[in-house]
Amino acid sequence: MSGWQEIRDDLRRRIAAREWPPGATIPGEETLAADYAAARATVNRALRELAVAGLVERRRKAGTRVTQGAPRRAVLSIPVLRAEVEAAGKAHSFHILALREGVPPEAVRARLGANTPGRMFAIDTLHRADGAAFALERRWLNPAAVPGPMPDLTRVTVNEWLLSTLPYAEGEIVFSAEAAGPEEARHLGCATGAALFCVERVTRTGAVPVTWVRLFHAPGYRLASPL
Amino acid sequence: MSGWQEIRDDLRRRIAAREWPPGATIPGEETLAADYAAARATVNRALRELAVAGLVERRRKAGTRVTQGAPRRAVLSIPVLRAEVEAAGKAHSFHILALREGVPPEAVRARLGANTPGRMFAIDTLHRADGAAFALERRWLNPAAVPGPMPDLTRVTVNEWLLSTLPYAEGEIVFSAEAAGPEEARHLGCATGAALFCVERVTRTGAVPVTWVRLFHAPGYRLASPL
DNA sequence: TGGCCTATTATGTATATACATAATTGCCGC
DNA sequence: GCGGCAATTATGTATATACATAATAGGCCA
Repeated sequence: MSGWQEIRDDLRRRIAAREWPPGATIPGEETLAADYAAARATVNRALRELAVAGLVERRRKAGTRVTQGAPRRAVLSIPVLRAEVEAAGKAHSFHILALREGVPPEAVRARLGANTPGRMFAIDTLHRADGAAFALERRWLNPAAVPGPMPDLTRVTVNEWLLSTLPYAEGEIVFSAEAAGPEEARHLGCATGAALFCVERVTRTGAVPVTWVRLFHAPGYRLASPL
Repeated sequence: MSGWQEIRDDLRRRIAAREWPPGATIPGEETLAADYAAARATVNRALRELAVAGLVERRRKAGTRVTQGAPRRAVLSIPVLRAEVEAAGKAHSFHILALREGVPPEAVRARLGANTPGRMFAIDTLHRADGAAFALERRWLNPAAVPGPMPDLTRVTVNEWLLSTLPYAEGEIVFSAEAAGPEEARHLGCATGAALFCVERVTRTGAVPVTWVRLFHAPGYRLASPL
């Protein structure tokens, strides 16, 4: 047993077997390396993976301990809309419903943080898959955060433009279920109050807010991920 | 510039700057290591991270190439219900609504795959946060997949029991928005048709299906994650 | 031309070593 | 006992080297 995957799996097994109960500190890398007759770097790799998976927590000097009420982590693929639609074998098209400048509502300002400018662009876009409404995108964009001129937004989605010009934005993503309002219902072709899967993203580059966007997916949408 | 994070960031920047357009093969590890005056292992680490983030795809001999329609990946924490409720400073309690043996519906059988047994346990549980309905859990469980006797289910949730006995099941997780049916509405104290955030999990150990579970969260629930 | 085999090559992993860094522990002076 | 400084220690990272593995590319032979 020497590969880091084997070591990782064995450590998983031993943790599961309560050899080290939740909260307990497991042996140090040197010790484990000796036990498994492997190099410390190999054990390190195994432990690092377990830490990423949320099974253990590691702190310098304090050592590695089994997580208590382990929140499991899953790596979710957040597809780019166009790619997602095309992956389903359908044709992606989109249509700008509205583009205006204005003052973002307080809820949006709060989510974007302190440096939110007074005026931003509001852009509403309807995305279609083979002509059928797929998702309604409602976005507020900070023009000061984007260098260069705005491209032809009838050809490139705002998201794709941002990804290509500011690819390292940090931020947060929030998933929720929302009842369709009159606008959502009209554009997505569903009843008012229908359950819509909603993805909200907030992005910043450093302290500069870039964009706040909410995607309402048409009823029936599912976001799946291996666990 | 020698740390793997700096190298990773610089590679990200160069990819974003279209130095290597999507689909293009980027230089090999040896070359990059020379460029950055770093060891190959360091560059390897940087590239590995970019691959995990979905920005590049790597194949032996073929090299590393920039992903085409890059679906972004985010690591989501899927909290254990009890931990999630307690993290919000509330008291978690739960109540078994029903526990019976029966034949799972075809939809569930299909999701669990070929080896689904004819009869499984159906367990419905209501989770509360400070007494308020928090989530309704509807589960089908394969008793043959779990070693040992069933514990006292009034003290331990099924999920926690499974996590402790079979902690390394594989599976899939699906997020969606669902309209509350009469049962969901009754237990969660919302109107029929209300938009509920729904998490469905299917787990297997190898080819043996373990459990199918669907969690309907009370209205207003949000699942957030750093991006 | 077409199919198979092999050489080449880029990534994947393992190892020993060294130094960096964070955090705890414990000592010291007060 | 308490505050703060310093020693200790476990993890984090970097490096050179070596070998493993997968997959392409090219050559050989029918």
